[in-house]
Formats: sequence, C-alpha cells, structure tokens
Amino acid sequence: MSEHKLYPAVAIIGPTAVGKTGLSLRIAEELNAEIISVDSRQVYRFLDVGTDKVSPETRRKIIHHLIDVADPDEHFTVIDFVRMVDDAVKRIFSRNKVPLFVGGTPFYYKALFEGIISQDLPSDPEIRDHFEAKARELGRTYLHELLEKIDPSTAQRLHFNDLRRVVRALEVYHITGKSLSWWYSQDNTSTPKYDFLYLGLNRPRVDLYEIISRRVKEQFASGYVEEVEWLLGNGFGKELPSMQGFGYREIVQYLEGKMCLDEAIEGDIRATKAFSRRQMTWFKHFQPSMWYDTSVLDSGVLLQNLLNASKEHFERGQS
RNA sequence: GGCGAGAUAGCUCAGUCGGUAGAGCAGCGGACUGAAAAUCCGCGUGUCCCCAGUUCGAUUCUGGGUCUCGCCA
Repeated sequence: MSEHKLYPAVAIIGPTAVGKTGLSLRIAEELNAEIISVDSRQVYRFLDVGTDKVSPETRRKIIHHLIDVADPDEHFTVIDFVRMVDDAVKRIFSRNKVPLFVGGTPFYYKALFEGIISQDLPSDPEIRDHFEAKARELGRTYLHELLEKIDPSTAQRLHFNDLRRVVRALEVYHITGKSLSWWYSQDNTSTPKYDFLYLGLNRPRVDLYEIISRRVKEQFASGYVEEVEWLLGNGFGKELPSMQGFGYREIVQYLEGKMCLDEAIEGDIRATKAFSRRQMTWFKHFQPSMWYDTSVLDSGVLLQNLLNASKEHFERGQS
C-alpha cells in the first residue's frame, strides 16, 4: 500500500465565547489561510445573529467555508459536512493556501479528523418518524425492548430514554437488515485524510459564563427576535432541526406567548452555559498541543504563540 | 402602630400526624458512529431564623424575639 499524503490542517478548538473567531481572523490573515467553519449552526443560511456569524464584509476579506451552505429546512448531517470540507480543502491547497479550522462542534471534528463515522449507513426520515410515533404511543421502554431483540449489545449500550440513538439503531436495522453493532464490527470508517493540529483555547468558567451572558444579551439587542420572526414567517417551522438550537427555541416560545422576554434571555444564557460544558467534555479528550488561557495571556503574545505553532505545523507538512 | 402570612439547599418551594429532610431550577461530572446548539445518564448535610419551654427526643408543638411580605391604620 502506498503511503498517501495527508493534508496538513490546524484547528482552533475551545468552548463557545472563548474568543476563537477573533483570533482566527488574525491568524488566517498572517498565514494566508482560508477558514473552515466547524459549526453545525452556521451552515444554515439566515441563522446569523444567533450563531454569531462573521460579517459578509469580513468574509470577503478572509474566505470562509461551510457557512451558509444549507437552507434551514434542509436535512444537513455530519456526512454532508465532511464531504463539503474535503472538497473545500482541495480547492484551498490548489490555490496554495492552507486551511484553518475554527468552530465549536466537537462531533464534526471527530468525524472529520478521526474518521469515526461508519460509511454507507443509510437513513430514512420516514422510518424515524415511524419509530418516534411508536415511542409516543407505547413508551420508550417498548422501543428499547424492540432493539434488545435485534441488537442486544447496542441495546445494552444505550439508555432506554436516549430516543435519538435507539431510533437510529432501529432505523439502520430496518433499512439494511443488519444490526448497528454488525455494521460497526465491519470497521468501515473512513481513512484519515488530515495531519491535524489542535490548538486549545480556554478560560476559567466563571469568566466564560460572564462573557456568554453578555453576548446573549447583545444578540437580543441586535435583532435576534426579529431574525426568528422572519424565519417563522418564511416557512421555516419551529420543528426543524435548525430551529432547535438554544436561543431559537426560547424565542419561539416567547413569540408564542409562553414566556416573557427576560425568561427567553435567561433560558438562552443557561442553555449556552450548559453547552459550553458539554463541548469541554469532548475537547478534553482531543489533546491539543496546548491549552491557552485567553484570560491571562496578553492577546499579542497569544496570537504570536498560535501563529508560531501553526506555522511550524504547516512547514512540517510541506517538507 | 394593629391584624394576617411566612422564614427549610445558591434560587423557588414541598415535607416531617415529634425520631435531624427532598423536588424543580442553578451548579458539577459523564456518554456520544448520518438530527450533535441535538439526545441522554449520574451527583443533594443544609446552624430546617434565634432563644427558652414541653418531651427520652423539637426543624416539626408552645411561648418570646428578630426579620420579610401583604392588608388595615
């Protein structure tokens, strides 16, 4: 087997609101890099305020990929993400530039760099709906017992309340006739294409929470509610996956008169904090070359550190 | 000033027919194979406001005090 060439890539990871975006713009500028957004919400058009997208002006100066690549009513998945990234990376290198990955969706990094996703597993929304209806009718334990019969080892792994995964396992079995655990045992995950380097940004919790709280309030002051109103008014219903994110779902409740504005804001802040914790339980295992504390490092020094680490990585990849 | 209600976890509150207490939220930890900002799991000792009385035993009953909130002056 011939040794295939890996694309060098640098990724800036860290919880929401640590300051990834700001630093990434400056690094991209210095390195002549193009940015690849690793963010499961920024892929959607029209979700702008709530996802903290960089402005179109900035994007004209520094090219960003994987932003605004799907409509809010499309069924965008990790697989779409990986495929589009692979494509973008080829074009970036053909222009003699390098890719800088930035974003806070750990699952996407995992799929992209560590090839954890089994290929060729189908999905079918109708079958999902069918099982979800069953769960509503007969209870979640019923579905879990169903899974137990066809795929005991997966059933054992999954809690009966974890509807998403139980349904997924049943879905795969019903389409392919083979259980999920059988598929996983085939080891058909994709081979790695990237020689990646993670650079970690973090800061103390309390500090992070304060920034999150401030940022959510800014979003509400910058047309967040109007954005959601517009989406709903243009046929993008609240049941869409793109509309299930924190903030969006609270604003929907607010617009339906189920909570007041302050409750929506507080709910958004709470959910964003919880999300930042969930992000960290993944990122902890990512083993970045280093965790940089953005609250203690002088921003110039921090930038210089990140630049040096990135340059070194790309130079090594080119030799 | 009078009358009434209350004081229990960081917050909102439940409860103990007297045997030192538990929910939700917050907080913390974890899982994660085609929805991932999704989905899911686990973690609860706190002068039960203070003092005295009754009692084998009081956070619970009684009396007094302090504070808070209502209503009336």
